[in-house]
Amino acid sequence: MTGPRRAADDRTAAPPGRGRDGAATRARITGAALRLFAERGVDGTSVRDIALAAGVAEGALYRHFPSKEALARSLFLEGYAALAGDAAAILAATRGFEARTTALVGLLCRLYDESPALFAFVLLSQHDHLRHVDSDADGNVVNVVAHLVDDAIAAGEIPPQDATLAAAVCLGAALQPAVFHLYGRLAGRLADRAPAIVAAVVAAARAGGG
Amino acid sequence: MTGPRRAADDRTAAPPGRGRDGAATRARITGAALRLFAERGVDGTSVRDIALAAGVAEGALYRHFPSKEALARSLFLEGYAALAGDAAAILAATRGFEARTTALVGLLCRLYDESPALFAFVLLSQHDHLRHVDSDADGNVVNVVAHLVDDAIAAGEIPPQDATLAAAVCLGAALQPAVFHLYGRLAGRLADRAPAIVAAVVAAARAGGG
DNA sequence: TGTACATCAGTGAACGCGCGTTCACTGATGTAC
DNA sequence: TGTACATCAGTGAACGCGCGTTCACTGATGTAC
Repeated sequence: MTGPRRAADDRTAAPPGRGRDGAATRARITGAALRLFAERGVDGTSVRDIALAAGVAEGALYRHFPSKEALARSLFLEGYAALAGDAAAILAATRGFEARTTALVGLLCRLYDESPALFAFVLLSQHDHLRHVDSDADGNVVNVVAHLVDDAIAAGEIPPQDATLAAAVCLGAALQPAVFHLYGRLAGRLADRAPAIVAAVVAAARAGGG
Repeated sequence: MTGPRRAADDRTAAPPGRGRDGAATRARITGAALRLFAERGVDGTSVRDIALAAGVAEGALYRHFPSKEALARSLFLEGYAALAGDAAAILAATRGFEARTTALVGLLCRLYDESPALFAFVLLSQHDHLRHVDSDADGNVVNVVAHLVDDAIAAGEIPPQDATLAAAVCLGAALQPAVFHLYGRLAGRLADRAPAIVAAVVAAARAGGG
């Protein structure tokens, strides 16, 4: 989860000894690509579109990424790994189902408010890229939520129930408001909705399937 | 919502007076397309792929649909309109938040169990096609759920709360188990999970954001 | 400091592949008589 | 029933467009001395 971020930071932090520093161009490319990918999807966005929006020539993209797909995967992992890493860190640092849920939902809302485009892109392209994410580790967001529910059941904070189903319900309840916001059905900062979302998620888990 | 279904049925029910009956070929094309679209997405599926999987020549597709995109839109509307129409019918025929939620979640699970491929395709491609659906009418699933929550608040069955946010939470809680099933995280018939999902949705709505 | 050189980010025309679509054709089926 | 014809579902080679990618080149910047 630190891999992609470190690679990106290397480019930013360590300008090469020769030639021009490409960090600014790289940032223009990733910024334009992220916005276009979120709006139209990866397949609906051409390299020409990205270059035009970033104000660079088409070839410039290939100085920073081996291919368009690699650019998309890099953007996805940047967003997904940030979310998964922070979520796993919350589980490690926090105890108690309600406190953990509050922290996790708060994280989700904050990431969304910070960059709706990145959130939208990760949300919409997860189906394409998720096969490249280790599906067993805590680097997978679903496993973090399943872990959260498992612990809560073991601690007797919520009734015994199918942990995977409960994880699905909780994750869906937490994510769908972001989707509604993307579609303009909800306005304002999502973080302001966090307490209401937390209450709903906690109540759903406490219902325990019966 | 009856439009696309009627059009499809016309082809099936009324063989033309001349030439061969194309209903079987049309069914092979839509069946193959649906499976491939659900697996790889519309952009990830070529007309050659569809023709090969359906066992027909590429040109045959254009006897039944004006373009690949029209085929995709037709499949989407077939699934989406069926869901939206049935959901609106449930609201019209049922009273009470819990009874309605039970019927709606049951419908969702049944449609999923009947054709996971159609469900997956509609779920994954809603972002592309939803702009072609009337966003104000009951033909939109989101509006049906918002309607459900509005009525429940007005009847005092659930606490006063932001109806749109509650609709998002309920919809997410009901849909995400299907996503988990598509990814192999949940097994067996989704309909068997319906009671647990209903309990979670009702509890979330009763929490009422506080 | 000034000059020659090396590096490499960025350019943009060009390439070739795969795609959606077309169209002249085939042949199976129904109609007319 | 048998024959000539009309219709049209289905064929598959061909077309041309747009795409991702390449590559010879430019010129800005840093290094060597």
